[in-house]
Amino acid sequence: MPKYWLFKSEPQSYSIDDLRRDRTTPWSGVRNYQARNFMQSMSVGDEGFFYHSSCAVPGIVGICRVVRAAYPDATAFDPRSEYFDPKSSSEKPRWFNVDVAFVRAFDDVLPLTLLRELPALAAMPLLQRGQRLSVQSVRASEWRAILKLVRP
DNA sequence: GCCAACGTTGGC
DNA sequence: GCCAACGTTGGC
Repeated sequence: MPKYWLFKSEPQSYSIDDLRRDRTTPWSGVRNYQARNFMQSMSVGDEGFFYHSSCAVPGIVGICRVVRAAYPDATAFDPRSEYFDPKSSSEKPRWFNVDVAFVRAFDDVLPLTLLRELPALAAMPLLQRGQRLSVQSVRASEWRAILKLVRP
């Protein structure tokens, strides 16, 4: 059974169009233990929503797929990276990332305001007050409910 | 730009 | 191990 996820990104930093261009990308730079743990529990073939945050219309903009299971996040080892973490070493890595591939971009963003209106999504962490986790899990029922909103 | 909510840090 | 201070997130 594939699992479902949600990946947040600020489009000014990395957007769904960037992923379409790159085809795949390491989901690196995550420095939160819960988000890391989610990535470590992902399997190749899992799918995720791509969410744009901190922008004019925050919302779900497309779908990506996990194409490589979690492995040590190289940006943590690089002193020149903004994600450098001196406490992470290649001998004992602290941070991990998966690789994701572009699947599709929706014609229109599914705005957060719309998602809030759907009772089927009421339990989503994304919609909870103060929630800021950048990688979240999505229930199969929520996945289906959201896909119903998308033009085929 | 504001600010509530949250996670992390570090002194004790 | 507690908890205040701090920095960050992210919608509005």
